[in-house]
Amino acid sequence: MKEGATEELIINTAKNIFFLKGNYHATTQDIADEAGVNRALIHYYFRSREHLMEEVLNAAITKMNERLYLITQSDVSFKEKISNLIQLVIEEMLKTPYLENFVLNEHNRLNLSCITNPHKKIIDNCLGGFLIEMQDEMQKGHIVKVDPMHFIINLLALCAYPINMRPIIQRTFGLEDEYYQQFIQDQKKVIFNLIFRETTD
Amino acid sequence: MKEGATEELIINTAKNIFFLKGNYHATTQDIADEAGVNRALIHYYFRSREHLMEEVLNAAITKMNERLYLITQSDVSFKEKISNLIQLVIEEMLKTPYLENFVLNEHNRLNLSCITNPHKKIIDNCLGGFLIEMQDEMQKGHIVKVDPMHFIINLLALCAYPINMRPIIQRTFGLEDEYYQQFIQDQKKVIFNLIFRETTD
Amino acid sequence: MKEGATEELIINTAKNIFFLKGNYHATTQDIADEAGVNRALIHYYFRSREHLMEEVLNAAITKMNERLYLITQSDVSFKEKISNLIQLVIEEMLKTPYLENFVLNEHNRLNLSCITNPHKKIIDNCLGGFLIEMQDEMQKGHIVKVDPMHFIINLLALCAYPINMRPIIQRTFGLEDEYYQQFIQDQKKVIFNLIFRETTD
Amino acid sequence: MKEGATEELIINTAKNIFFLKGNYHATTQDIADEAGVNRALIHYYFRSREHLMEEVLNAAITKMNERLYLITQSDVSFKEKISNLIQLVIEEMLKTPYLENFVLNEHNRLNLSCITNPHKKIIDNCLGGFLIEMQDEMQKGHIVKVDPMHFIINLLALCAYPINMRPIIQRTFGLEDEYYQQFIQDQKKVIFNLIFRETTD
DNA sequence: AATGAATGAGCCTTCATTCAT
DNA sequence: TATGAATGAAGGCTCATTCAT
Repeated sequence: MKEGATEELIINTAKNIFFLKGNYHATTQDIADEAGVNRALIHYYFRSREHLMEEVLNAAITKMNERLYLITQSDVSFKEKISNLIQLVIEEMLKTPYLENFVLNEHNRLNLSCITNPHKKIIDNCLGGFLIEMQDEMQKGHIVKVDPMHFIINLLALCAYPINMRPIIQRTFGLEDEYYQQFIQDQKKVIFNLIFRETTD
Repeated sequence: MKEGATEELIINTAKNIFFLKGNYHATTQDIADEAGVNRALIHYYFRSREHLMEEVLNAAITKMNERLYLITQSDVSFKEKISNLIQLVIEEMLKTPYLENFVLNEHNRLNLSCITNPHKKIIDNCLGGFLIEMQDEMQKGHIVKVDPMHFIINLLALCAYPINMRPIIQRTFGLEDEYYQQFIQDQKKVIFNLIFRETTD
Repeated sequence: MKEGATEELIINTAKNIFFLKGNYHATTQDIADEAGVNRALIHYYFRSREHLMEEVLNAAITKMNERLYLITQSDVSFKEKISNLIQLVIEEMLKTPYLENFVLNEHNRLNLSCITNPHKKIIDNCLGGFLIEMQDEMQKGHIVKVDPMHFIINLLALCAYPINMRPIIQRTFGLEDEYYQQFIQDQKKVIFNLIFRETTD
Repeated sequence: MKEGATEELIINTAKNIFFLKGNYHATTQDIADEAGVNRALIHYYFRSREHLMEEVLNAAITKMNERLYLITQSDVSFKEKISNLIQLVIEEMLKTPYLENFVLNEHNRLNLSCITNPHKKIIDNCLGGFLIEMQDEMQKGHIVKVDPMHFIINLLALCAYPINMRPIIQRTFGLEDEYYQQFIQDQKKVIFNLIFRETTD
């Protein structure tokens, strides 16, 4: 195989299993089978299941942080930033609906120290400017006056929760797939309106 | 031991491990050790690990549904109901911070059909009256006009997400425990204000 | 319960399970269930499963030996003795078709030394007179001249084998239950004729 | 190791334990130890203990059936066939003295349906011609007139019973190993004579 | 780079047995 | 005498991991 192609194949297969299918209990055999390679190859490239998991986990964390980064650093108006963020976060999460939960589970399972966190600095950097923008918007009365941290976390909550908890929510309220897909699309506008107080009446 | 005390002890220990500590990978030995009993006793009372898990899971689902039920059926004003719901959900979740996620994981792992759901009817019943109240409030302009399902799910999202994702959020934004505890307490008012548009300026 | 009644009940149940049903893998729970008593009672009366098994085994061995004893010691003609022996052995074995095999299995499994064998003397005693009778019959040409040990063992073989191996034989040759029951009844006369050369032509 | 050698080693070891030693309670560890391999390897090749047992059992059944097949299909006189059958069955059984009993036990333990029986057809085929030969011999007065099924089963009984029940017989009658070995050898001629009425006087 | 074979550790489960009542 | 509760030992099985090729 091409240089690195197999390694790539394995990790992508793993991501698929964990982020898209949510099969958190996948064994090395499961991953190897789905990748169409020999089980021992996983150890050849990644030394151990744990190492592979770490790489997958870090990729997941990076992905989560990138979303925030890309949005906040973009050169558009605040409203547009928020709008983009909602759009991007929701669409990305729909592509990997089990990603956030996977990160949470692994984060909880692992000794936290083993997670490399080069991301924190990035977050800190990009957050700074964003907080200033936010306070500005509050001053102008465009958004509800609130602690910026609440603002950001609640924004994420409104985007992420319906996707993370989708199986539970659908089951609890008896909602069909088709309905729920539309629900999530509608949610984009609902979030925006809730934040910017643009009522439709 | 007292009648049924040991069985109770085991299942409470299990709930503690899964809901409070979030140790989803606990073995029967882990549970037995923490309960201070012999491992075989778990099988004596619950036949298999899976049976125990089912009981724990059903207890969790019941707990989640009860929250909604208790609130919506109470005989107080709508505003008060929402206020109580926020208060109750957050406080309850703080007591068992890994419960929702546990349910999600199990729900995903299991063949969904094996989960008894006698709760759906309850939900449906209590939801009916609540939806009417909600529409009434929207008419009066007390809350943002929105599809009631969005209203409820977003309400839950704002309560639950910061607690479910707490480890990730704290780590991502570099927040200390003390700060975050206060954050969650503040969140109660933030949610209320966001919903009822009561700005503090 | 009456003195000794429960103990009797347990051992009879065990015999039933091992001799009649051939469930050699029966657990103490199986035996207790079938006897309708608590499992711990088995240990109360028999100390251990092994002790119970020993008692059952010795009862089985006794039963096997008694057959020979009763016949050979009876005060009838040789021909009649043989006829009675065939009749008795086959009928007794039909009542407990798994007994001989049970003895064989246990004999093989156990350290042989633990089997009390007060029976040997009995056998030796009763065999003596029988051997003399046998030689007498051979002299007279009533039966095929043959080493007496061959005569006895072959006699038993012809009676026991079709019952011991019944499941295998029926399956191998595709024989129905009804047919085989008749087969065993017919076998009585076949054995007799084979030994006493009384052909039917 | 050579292609398939280890798998062969394991199953041969198992056969040895079950057919030759009669250790029906052998654990996977026992088998692995005797084969000099790791216990997990048994599951690697046979998936479960039950699967291994099935293969062993089927091998045993095949072996039993082959004996009959080889003899009855051979192109020699009827007398020779019987002589060969006695010789072959006894010598084969001496090599694996616990085989028949193992089959019986497993047959009894298992749900019979799970035993593949492709042998039945073979038996039926080879039996047909043999039955005709037998009736011919009876007409000629060479053998006792009797239902052919009795003839065959009794023939097997006389060969197999002394070997199957050997431990019990030796113990019951107090026979030494050396004596019994000779007894079995003598039995070959005794059987032949009994069937063909060739008395030695 | 890739793979089949082999292994050790650990987990679930069963079962005979003991104990307290 | 009888029983429910509790335990230790052992067995089957899975899985990540290593090794030889």
